[in-house]
Amino acid sequence: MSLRYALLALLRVGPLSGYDLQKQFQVSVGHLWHAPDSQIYPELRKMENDGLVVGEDQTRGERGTRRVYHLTDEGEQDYVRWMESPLSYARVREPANLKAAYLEAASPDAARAFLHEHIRHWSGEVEQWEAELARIDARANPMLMRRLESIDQRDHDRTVAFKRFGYEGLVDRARSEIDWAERGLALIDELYGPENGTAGHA
Amino acid sequence: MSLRYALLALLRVGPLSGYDLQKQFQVSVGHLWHAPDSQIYPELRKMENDGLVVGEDQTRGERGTRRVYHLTDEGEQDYVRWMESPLSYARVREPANLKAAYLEAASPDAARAFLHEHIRHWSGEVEQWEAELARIDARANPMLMRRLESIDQRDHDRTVAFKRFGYEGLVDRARSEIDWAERGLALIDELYGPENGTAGHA
DNA sequence: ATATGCATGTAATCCGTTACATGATTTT
DNA sequence: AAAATCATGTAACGGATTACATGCATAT
Repeated sequence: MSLRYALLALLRVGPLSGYDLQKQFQVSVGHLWHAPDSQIYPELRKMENDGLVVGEDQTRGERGTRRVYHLTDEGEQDYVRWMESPLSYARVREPANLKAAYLEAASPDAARAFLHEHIRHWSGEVEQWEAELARIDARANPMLMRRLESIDQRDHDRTVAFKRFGYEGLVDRARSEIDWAERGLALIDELYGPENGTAGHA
Repeated sequence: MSLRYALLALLRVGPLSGYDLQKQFQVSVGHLWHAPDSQIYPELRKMENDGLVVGEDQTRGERGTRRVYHLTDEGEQDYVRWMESPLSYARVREPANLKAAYLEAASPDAARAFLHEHIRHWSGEVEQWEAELARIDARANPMLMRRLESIDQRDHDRTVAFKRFGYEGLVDRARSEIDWAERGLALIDELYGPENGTAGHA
């Protein structure tokens, strides 16, 4: 339901082909809202039907074609309307916490493996997002730079600051997941005694 | 995909009718994994087809019936298998962070309203979860008490500790969302100047 | 010539949401 | 007699996942 607004956020920077959009998506806004290309192409067609974008067919070489999408006024308005209106929050559905709440049903080894994997998973996410924060600070994000070129100098700070802010929230969340899992490992040691020597963990 | 394991977690305590299960679900494991009753009844039927539970039809009054579900050995095994095996993590899809990252497209008022609402939302969740933590500590959670009756005394501490642990993670996450949103409000004041007097916020 | 990357999708399935639908039983 | 709550679903739709499918263009 947010996919369309993630795509509009990119197209507000300038026209992009489906392919380029999809590629840029993966390395930018896809960090905030994941979508595979098999979902992006059909969504662009739907957005065209809804008048939010127009697709322009271009030739490529002899017989190749590609479709470049342009934001329409209606698309811009729809985007701003989304930005101005309240978010609807999804109900909680957290498999990791569900599992954690009944961890007495797992062996101590499996419980430890689960928490180590949780830490590994969220550490990987932190790495991704901090790399993105570094690119923002270094002005090394191509879509952000194109966006900055197209807007008033005085709005640069805000654009950069909010982008930072969005990613910082994800980093905070991931760190909180890691802290929690580490407390869980300590809890397991308390409840079952410390991990015994030979059997290494994942 | 976790719904079935949330239901199995409850049925491990003892047999329950679809209705009772659904009611217990909302006030216990539904805090970790939400599902409406319209999803629970069909899922129970599917689980019966898969041999994880058996349904026993009981009469109620003259013509009324209700269906009581019992966990099977296969159901117990399937549950433990899930608990022992690694979780598959969903890709990130965070509408609030997506919106935050492009907040320069909203008016300062809308941006503030968004963050106030974010705080309100997560504060409500914290309240729910802390109430549940209080019920766990006070041994006032009926499903938990029934579970404790059915297991060995020595496992009580673990069962209670892990349940606490699961909910603590949710509280941590919610607090991190609130902190983040508060930093966002400060950021908006910095970028646009402090909120001006008369116009109250949501 | 071959591999990499450009380019665009379809199909099947599953999970979840929302609204709708129905009727019995117990409590006031 | 009416209201609350017990009791169990169906139907339509939408979004996401996974696997599959196809072919052109360009650089090596």
